[in-house]
Amino acid sequence: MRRPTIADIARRAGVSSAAVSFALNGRPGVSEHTRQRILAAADALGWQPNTAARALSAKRAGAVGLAVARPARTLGVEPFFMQLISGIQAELSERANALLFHLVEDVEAEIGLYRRWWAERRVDGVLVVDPRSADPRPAALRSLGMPAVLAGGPDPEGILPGVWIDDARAMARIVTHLRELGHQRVAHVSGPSGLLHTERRSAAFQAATRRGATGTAPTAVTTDFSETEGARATRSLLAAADHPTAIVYDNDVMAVAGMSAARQAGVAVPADVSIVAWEDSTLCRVTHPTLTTLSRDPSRFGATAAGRLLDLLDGEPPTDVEFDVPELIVRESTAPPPA
Amino acid sequence: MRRPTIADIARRAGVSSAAVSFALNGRPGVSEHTRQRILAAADALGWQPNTAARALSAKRAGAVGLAVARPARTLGVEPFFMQLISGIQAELSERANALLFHLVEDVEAEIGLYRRWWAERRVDGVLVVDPRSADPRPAALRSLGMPAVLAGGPDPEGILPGVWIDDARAMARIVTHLRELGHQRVAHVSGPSGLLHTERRSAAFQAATRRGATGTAPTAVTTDFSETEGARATRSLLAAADHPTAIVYDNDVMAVAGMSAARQAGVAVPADVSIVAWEDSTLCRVTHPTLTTLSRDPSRFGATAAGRLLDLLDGEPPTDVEFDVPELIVRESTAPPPA
DNA sequence: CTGTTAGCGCATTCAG
DNA sequence: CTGAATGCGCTAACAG
Repeated sequence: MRRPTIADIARRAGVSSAAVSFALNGRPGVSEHTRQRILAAADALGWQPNTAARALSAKRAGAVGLAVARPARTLGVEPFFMQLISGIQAELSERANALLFHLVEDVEAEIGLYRRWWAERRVDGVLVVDPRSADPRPAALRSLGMPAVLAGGPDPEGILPGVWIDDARAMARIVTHLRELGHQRVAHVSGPSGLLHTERRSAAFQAATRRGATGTAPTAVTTDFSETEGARATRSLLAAADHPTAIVYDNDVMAVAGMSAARQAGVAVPADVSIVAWEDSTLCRVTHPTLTTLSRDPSRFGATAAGRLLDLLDGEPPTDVEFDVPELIVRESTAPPPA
Repeated sequence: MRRPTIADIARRAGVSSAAVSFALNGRPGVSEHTRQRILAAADALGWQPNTAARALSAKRAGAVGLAVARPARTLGVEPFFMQLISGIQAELSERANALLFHLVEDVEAEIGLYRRWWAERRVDGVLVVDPRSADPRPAALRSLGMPAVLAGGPDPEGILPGVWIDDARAMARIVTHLRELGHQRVAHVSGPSGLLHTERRSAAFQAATRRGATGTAPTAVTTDFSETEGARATRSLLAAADHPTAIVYDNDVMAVAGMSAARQAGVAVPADVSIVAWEDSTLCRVTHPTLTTLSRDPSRFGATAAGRLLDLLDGEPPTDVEFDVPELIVRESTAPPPA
C-alpha cells in the first residue's frame, strides 16, 4: 500500500495535480466547490506532504537547528534547556517545522555544524544560544548567509537579531530584595567571563551594589558554573573576617553547593548568610532551607526566539525582543542579616 | 553564487552526472582515474549533497526521531537524557544522519507524532524510550511499518528490537553491598508502576531481599519519581518502629529529597539509615553526605541504540542488545547499620 | 567502462 | 478557472 501522492488525490477527485496543489495550499486558482472536493479526497486518502519533495521544490527544509556547545553534564542538571527546547518546539510544531538538535564540543565545532547543515540544506536557519564576548558565530553565519536568531542577548556586533531577558534589572531586583532585608555586604558568584549574560549580570551587580554602598566594597568571584567552584568561591568569601551576609549565585547548582559549603564552615543559612540562586529548579526546592530564586520562563523565551526565526524565514525584517524582568521567588534562604 | 550541484561537477570534470554520482558514492562504474578527477572537481567546488534531493530520490530522510513523553521539568533535572542524546548523536553523525528531537505530552501524542513523521517521511525510524507495561507504541509502530528500536528494555511483545541494561543484576549488586555492610531491613522507593524498567527493578528487589531475608519483610513504596513523593515515602518508611536501616531510591532526585526528609525527622545519614540512588549525577556529589549511586553510561547506551536503528535501516536483521551490569559507586551515604 | 534518460513528489509556470 | 508541462538535485535504470 503506497503512500498517497498528489497525483492520487487528483485522480480520485477527477482534477489535475496542479488544482490539488492549489487547493491544498489554500491559494487561488480553484473554485470553492472543487477545493472542498479535493480536500475531502486528500483527507480520505490520509495524505500528508512528503517533506523531501516539498523541501526540494520549495527550496526550504522546513526545519531549524539548535546546536549547544556545553558539556552534557552541565546541560543535564539545568532544567533551563529542556524548558527552552519545549518552548521552541511548541512554536515550531505550530508552524509545521521540525527541530534538529545537536550537542557540540565547542563554538568551532558549532560553526562547522552550521556550515554543514547549510550546505546540505538540512535546516533553513538556526537558533544560537549562549552568546559570548568576541563571539565568532554571528560573523560566520553572516558569511554563510544563514538566517539566525541569537537567544540570550542582543548581538554586540548587531549582526543577528536577538531575544533576551533584562539581566540588569533582574539583578537590581535581587539586590533590592537583599537591601530591604537589611544586607549591606552582598557578594556575587558569577559564571565564566566569556558569556555575555554573565557579564551583563556582573556589571549590573557592580552598579547596583555600588549605588547603595555604605563603605564596604562588594565582592565578586568568577567561576565556571560548576558545583566545585561554587563551593570554593563560597569558602573564600566566608573566610574573611568581614564576610558578606548575602551571596547571589549565577545558577542553582552553585547556590546549592555554596549552601553546603557554608554549613560545613559553620555558617548558618539564612541566619548568618542569605543565599539567592539565579535560576529556579527542582534542585532549589529539595534543599533545606529552600532557596530564594529568580524565576524566568525559559519556555516562553524559547517560543519567542523560534517565532522570530520563522518570521525571518518568512521574509519579515529582523527585530530584537527584550523580555520583562523575571520574578523573584522568596523562599527560606533569605532573611535579615545577623544583628 | 549558486550552490554547486552534481551537474556542475559533471561539467567541470567533463563527464556525465551519473558518473559523478557513482564516483561520489564510491560505487563501481567509473575508472579510478576519472573518479579522482571527479572527486577533485567536487572538492574544488565545495560540493555537499542536497539532503532534500537525496532523500527524495533515495526514499530515505537521513534522519531519525526521538520523542520523549516526560514533563520537561523531570527531564531537565536528570542528566541521564542529555547524556543519552549525546551518545545517540555521536553515532548518528558518524553515519551522516540527523536527529529530530521532540518533547511530547504523553504516549498518545507520541504515537501521533510518529504517524506524522512517517507520513511526511521526515524520519526513517525512531528510537523509543521509557517502555511501559501494556505499551501501545510497539504495535502502533508495527502497523505503520516504521522501523524502531526500544531503548530501555526488551519488548515484552517481541515486536521491536531492544537495547537495555540488566536492571535485575544491578539491583542485586546494590542489595549485596547493603547486606555486606550488615543491613537486614532494606526498603525500596521505586518509580511509577507503569514503567517497565521500574517494574524490573522492583521485582529484582523483591527477589534479592526475600532471598536473604531473616524474618522482617522488605518494604517497597511506589512513587511518581518526584522529590515530593520521595520525601513522603521516606517519612512513612521511617515512621515505623522497626524502620529500615537502608533505602534504595529509583532516581537521584528522590534520594536527595529522602535524605533531607530523614534529617528533618531526626534520622542521621548514614549513621541511622543508609541511602543509595539509582542514578549518578552532579546532584549526588553536592549533597552532604555525598550519595552512593549506581553509575551507568547513558552515552554508550544511546550510541548503541542509535547504531542498532541505523543497522536496521541498512537492512540488517533486528537483534536485542543487553548491557553489562553498571557500577556501584560507594560514597558517604552508606555505612553499617546502627548497632 | 561511460553517457543518456527517466523518475522521486511537489510547486508552479504557461496555455487552454 | 483548469490541465499539461517543467524543474528542484540526486539516484539508478538503461543503452552505447
